[in-house]
Amino acid sequence: MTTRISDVASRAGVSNATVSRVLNGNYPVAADTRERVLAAVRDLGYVVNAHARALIVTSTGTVGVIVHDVSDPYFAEIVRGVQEVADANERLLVICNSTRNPAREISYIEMLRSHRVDAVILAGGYIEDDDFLLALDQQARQLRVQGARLVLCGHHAVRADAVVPDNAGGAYRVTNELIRAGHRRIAHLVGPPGFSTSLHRLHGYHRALESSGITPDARLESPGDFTRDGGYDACVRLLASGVDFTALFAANDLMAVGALSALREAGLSVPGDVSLVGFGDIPISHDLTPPLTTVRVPLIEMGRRSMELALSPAEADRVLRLPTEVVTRQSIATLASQATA
Amino acid sequence: MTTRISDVASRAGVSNATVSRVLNGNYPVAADTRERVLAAVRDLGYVVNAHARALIVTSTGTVGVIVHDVSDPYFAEIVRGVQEVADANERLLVICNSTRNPAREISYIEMLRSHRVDAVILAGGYIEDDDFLLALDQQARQLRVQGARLVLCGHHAVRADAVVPDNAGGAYRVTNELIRAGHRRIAHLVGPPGFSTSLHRLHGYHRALESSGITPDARLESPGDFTRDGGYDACVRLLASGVDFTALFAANDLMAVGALSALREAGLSVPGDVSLVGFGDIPISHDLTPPLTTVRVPLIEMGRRSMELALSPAEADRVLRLPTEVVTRQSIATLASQATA
DNA sequence: CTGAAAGCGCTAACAA
DNA sequence: TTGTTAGCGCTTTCAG
Repeated sequence: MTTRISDVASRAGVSNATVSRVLNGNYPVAADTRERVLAAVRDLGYVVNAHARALIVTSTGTVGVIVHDVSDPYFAEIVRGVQEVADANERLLVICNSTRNPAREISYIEMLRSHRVDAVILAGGYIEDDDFLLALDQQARQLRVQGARLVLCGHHAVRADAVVPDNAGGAYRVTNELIRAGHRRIAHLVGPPGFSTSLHRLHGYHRALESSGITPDARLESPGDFTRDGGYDACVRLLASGVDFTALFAANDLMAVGALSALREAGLSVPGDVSLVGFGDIPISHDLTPPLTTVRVPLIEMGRRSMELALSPAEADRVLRLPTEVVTRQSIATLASQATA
Repeated sequence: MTTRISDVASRAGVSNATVSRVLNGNYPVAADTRERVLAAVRDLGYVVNAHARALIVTSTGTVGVIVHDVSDPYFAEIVRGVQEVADANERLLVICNSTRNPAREISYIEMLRSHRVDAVILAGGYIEDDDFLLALDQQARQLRVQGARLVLCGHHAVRADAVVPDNAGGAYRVTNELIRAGHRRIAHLVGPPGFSTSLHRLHGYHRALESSGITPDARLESPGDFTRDGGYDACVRLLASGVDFTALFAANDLMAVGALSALREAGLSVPGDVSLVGFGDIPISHDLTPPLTTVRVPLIEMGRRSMELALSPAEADRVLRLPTEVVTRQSIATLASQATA
């Protein structure tokens, strides 16, 4: 059915080996022979069977990246960085969506192992679950046995190369920003339970509160799921609970978007009545009204670095810690000005 | 280096064939034999070599989707729909970013052919370039020869299955919406030149204008590139040109976001001074201030349908035309109210 | 129910 | 410079 190398060979009047040599360009071939082969390839529209090739050659030139959700701008940006470097190095990228399902994450790694990818990049925070961590560790080991690299982009639950943003530090600083503006009743839209990202940001928030002598109040913490609608719901629940707060820190920008909408619907203005901050600095955050003060995570950079680690020869497990920084825009007001608002 | 089927076989004390049969579950195997094999597989962390398998089996279970840019919400949504159906059918999805580069689009198809994917989904409008169209047609033919399906998601430049949104109709209706609100000086942020999507939307805009007796004015048309910053720039240029307009139709939502920002910076309020509409209805459009009136394109649905076509047995080339509809939000004001604003 | 053996399409020695 | 040949790891007849 499909054109094989032998079809090309016979049309060009040469052996399979010669065709292979022309195509791979790693052996000398006479100029006119090369021309005939190339012509036959063109005429036939031949492309090698990557599978037959992969059976012999060590590298498949394919890298897999597993993200929670490509349509989440946070991951879309990371993927863009990964793609950039993959393209520059002529690697094929396989993108998998785990939808934050640990089991699916593991089975994707198996699938990718089965396809003999050169590396797997696992993006997103890890799940604090022993079974998952054990399974992940086993996969990591197997990947190593196969000679493939594993890069953790966003966490490092197991021994492997990793690129991690400073989640706790960013949360600490942005919360402090709110405190400096005079806020003491600062609510937090927490990320999905069990995720390292949620936990680290929550810790940073707690630490900032405590270092200013404010006791964290569980009633101010409303759990979301990192989606826009999850943020909306979490904010609605917070509002309905009746607790008082003058500022709100959403564990990611998408939830901040949802919160903004919920706040508005409740007749509260931002930052007139409530100050709002997010985390991530996804592209839309500065196009919101008001532009969102948030914590910049170097998403594209994280993607690039991850791919670079994935392509670099295996070394000892390296972890690259990337700094985060508060991006001040217009969604914070000082408590004094809010009070008069 | 890697664990092979023979390693499993010898550990379980059976032949390769038996291991294969257990793993594929398509032949009867004694219960206790199966158990021993499965145990060996677990102990060894074995996964089949997908390449060796692909050499024999006809289907690889892999589908490739080529988009212009995954980090563009328009494509991210399409991909989400594609993923959904792929997952439900246990297909591995390979996502490629063409960055709107025709040559890269072709070379991605070749790469995917080489990997013997079961289908290729090409998303996004096509480029009106004869060389490209010819090359694409050849690839389509080769794909067919290989027994793979080609699905065009968003255009149908060559003979193949296609899922196409009604771009011209949507542009026509949303422009009419503006006309109905009393606008006659309606500017248009055009998409990148040579793209069918840009052209079709431009045509719809022209048609609406003409059917109301308004002569299209080239000075009101500013070309962009479908990105947020491109929309910003195009709007800045329009403003700088000094032409008068009371409404602005951006060929996609991302450009509308950029335009909104440019308009604000110029001291113009939306819709107080200028009415603004977009195209696509990407998730953020209703979180903008004001919420954007736009044309809803059933993105996720398009993705789903494309994958369904990709998985369905080859039939005659089918084209699914999906309707688009105007989603009225708050970015349009009647000319009368704008005038008083 | 299980094993032996052929062969998928290609590349890489090894010869010539 | 080119051809011949032996596998790569797996599935699938064909025997038993």
